[in-house]
Amino acid sequence: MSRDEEIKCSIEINNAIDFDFYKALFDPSRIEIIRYLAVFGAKNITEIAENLPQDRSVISRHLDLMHKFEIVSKTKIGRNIFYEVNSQMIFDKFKLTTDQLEKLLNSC
Amino acid sequence: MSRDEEIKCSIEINNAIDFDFYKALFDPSRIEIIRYLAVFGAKNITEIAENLPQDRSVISRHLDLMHKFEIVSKTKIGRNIFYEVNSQMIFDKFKLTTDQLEKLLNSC
DNA sequence: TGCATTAGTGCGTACATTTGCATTTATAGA
DNA sequence: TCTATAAATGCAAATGTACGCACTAATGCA
Repeated sequence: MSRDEEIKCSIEINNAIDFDFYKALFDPSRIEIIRYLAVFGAKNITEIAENLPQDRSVISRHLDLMHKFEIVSKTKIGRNIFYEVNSQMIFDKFKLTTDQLEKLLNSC
Repeated sequence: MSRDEEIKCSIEINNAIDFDFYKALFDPSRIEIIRYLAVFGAKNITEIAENLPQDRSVISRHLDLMHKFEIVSKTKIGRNIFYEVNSQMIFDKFKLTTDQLEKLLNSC
């Protein structure tokens, strides 16, 4: 493998894996929130916090981070903000990564 | 969704995502090691450490953890232990997760 | 308008993980 | 067997992140 090819592969590996997204996803507390929302549907922060061990403020910050990565979506109804898991987006991300890894297996 | 279905979905989400594996994979230092090995092939700890910022002992521990999850494989030649990325295994894991997520999208 | 309810932020503490130094262990090769 | 080299481990410091309390901000509803 030439120096150019090495650099190319290195960049492609980085592109294939959206590191920040997956790092945000694979956190114990955040996965618990995702699991709760996946099972029970759209919920506001207060209700989520009542059913998980963390403080409301902590849940708020986790949701904020996940919203930045579009892992969850927000919908405001009345004075509540309902958070919902963006399941399709998570699946699409895994699908994309899988497809790109498959290409890398052949080219790098 | 009934209580039974809720529990079922919750368990299935846990099964679909091999959390410990992905948590081991998505660490900044470990990803750098993986990227190095993916580009340059099988290398021993000393050579990896010469090309990355961390101390040899730190690289050793990261490799040990990744080896537990079969992210890397070990081959002893002479007095060297060559570590290599198990690319196929990583791809297979993503493929499996993607397939399981697709099923979950329909059933949960 | 004013108040009650919900969400978000500032900040210090706690905790888990990474890190590197020093040392030990293992062993291939002279 | 002895020695030099490579890898692994004990341990304490540094780092990053999560955490909860207290407080502020925002705003829907009476």
